[in-house]
Amino acid sequence: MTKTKDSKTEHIILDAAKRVFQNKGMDGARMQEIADEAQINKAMLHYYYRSKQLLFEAVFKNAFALLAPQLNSILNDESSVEEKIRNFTSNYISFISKHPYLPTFIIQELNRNPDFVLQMKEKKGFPNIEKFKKQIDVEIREGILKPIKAEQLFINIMALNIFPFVASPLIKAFVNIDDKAFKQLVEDRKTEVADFIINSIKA
Amino acid sequence: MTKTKDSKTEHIILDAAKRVFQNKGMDGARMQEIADEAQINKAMLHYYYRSKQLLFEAVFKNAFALLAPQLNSILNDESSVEEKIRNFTSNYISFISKHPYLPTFIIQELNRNPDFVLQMKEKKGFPNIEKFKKQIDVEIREGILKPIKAEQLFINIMALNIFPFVASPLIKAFVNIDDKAFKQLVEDRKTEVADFIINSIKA
DNA sequence: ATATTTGTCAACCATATGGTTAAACTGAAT
DNA sequence: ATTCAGTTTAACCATATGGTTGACAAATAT
Repeated sequence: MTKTKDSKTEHIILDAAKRVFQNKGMDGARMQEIADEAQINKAMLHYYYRSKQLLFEAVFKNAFALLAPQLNSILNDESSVEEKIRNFTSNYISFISKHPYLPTFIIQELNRNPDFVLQMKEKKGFPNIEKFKKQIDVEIREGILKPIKAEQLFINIMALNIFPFVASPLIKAFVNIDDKAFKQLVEDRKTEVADFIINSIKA
Repeated sequence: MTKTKDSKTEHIILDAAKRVFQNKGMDGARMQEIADEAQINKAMLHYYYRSKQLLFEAVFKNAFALLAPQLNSILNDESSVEEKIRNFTSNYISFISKHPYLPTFIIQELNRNPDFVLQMKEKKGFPNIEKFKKQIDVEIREGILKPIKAEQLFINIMALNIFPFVASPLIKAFVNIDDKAFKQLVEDRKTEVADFIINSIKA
C-alpha cells in the first residue's frame, strides 16, 4: 500500500457503472442512472472519474482484463490441443454464465470504437495466437490433428463458445425455448462443444 | 398502386437512417445526423416517420426481413443436411460480406430490447427450427449423421457463420491481421466452415 | 485546538436533442 | 388564375444530459 486510497465510494461507483454500462452500453447509459444505482450524488462520479468517457474506460478495461486470461488459457497453456479445448470450453462457459453481459458488452463497444482495441493490444497479457499456431502445426505434423489453419480453428473455438451468449435473444426465439431451457442448452454445451470441435479436427 | 405514395424522400430517409442506425445503434444515432446524411430537413424525418422510435423500427424490420430468408434456407429447404450446410455457409458469408453491419446491428438491438423479438416472432416467415429438427432425426436414424441435438447443431452453424462478423475487431486483434487478411480469412470460411461442421457430424 | 485537505451535496449551467409549428412552396386539378 | 393537398423549411420549444460550482462536513495533519 504505497498510496492506494481505494476509497469505498470509488469502488461503489465503479460497481454501479459496471452494471449500467454493461446493460445499456456507453451511448445508452446515463450518468444520473449510474449515480442512482450507486445511491450517491452525481457530482461524485465526476469527482472520482472526471468524465463519462473515463468512467466508461475504467469499466471497459476492467471487463477486458477479466476476459483476457480466459482466452490466454487456450492460447498459452502447456497441455495438448484436445485437453485445452475441453478445459477451455467447460471453464469459459462456467465463467460467462456468471457474467453473461461481458462478451456482448465488449464486442458491442469494440464495434462502436474499433480503435479502442489498439490501446488494449499494447498491454501485456493481451491474447496472442503465435504460440497456439506453433502447437497446432506440431500436432498436425505428428498426425494427431487433421490439417487446419490455427487461425480458423481459433475463430471456431471462440465462435462456438461465445456466440450463444452474444446472440441469446435471437437463439431463444429461433429455437423457441424459454430462459430455463436455454440455460440447460448452454450447460450441455460445456461438453457438446468440445466434442463437436474434437470430432472435427482429430485425425 | 392503390394508395402507395412511396415518395422518393421517404426512401431517401430510410436509406440514410439505415446507414446511421446500423453504424451507431439506436442510442448512438442522432436525428440530425440522419437528416444530414439524407441531405434533408430534420422535420422531414418526423413528417414521414413520426418519431425516432418508429424510424428505427422501420430500419430494424427492414434489416431483419433481409436476414430471415437466409436462415430459413437452412431450416426449410428440401436438400440433405450436408448440402444445406454447404450451401448456407457459402451463401450466408457472401451475403453478409455485402452487408457487414447487419448481424451486429440486429444482435445489438435485440440485446438492448429483448421484447422486440416477440413482435418479430408473430410475423410469417420467422425462422423456426421444427422442420430442421425432424430432418436431423431422420438422418441420424438413417445412419448418415452421428447423434446430435438439432438445437445444438443449429446454434453451431449460426455461431460459426455469424460470429466472425460480429466480433471482427476482436478477431483482427487476437489473430493479429489487417482488414485485407481478415477478408481473405472470411472468404476461406465459405468452404472451411462447412467442412468443419460436416467433418464433425458425419457418421 | 486549529488549519488543511478530502469527500459530499444541492443547485446550477450550457448545450444537445427529439420533437413541433406555422408559414411558404409545389404542382396538379378545377 | 385559383384552389388545395401534399411537401419542405427555418425557427422554436421543452427537456435531458454531461459537467461545474460553492458551500459545508468530516477526516487528517500541525
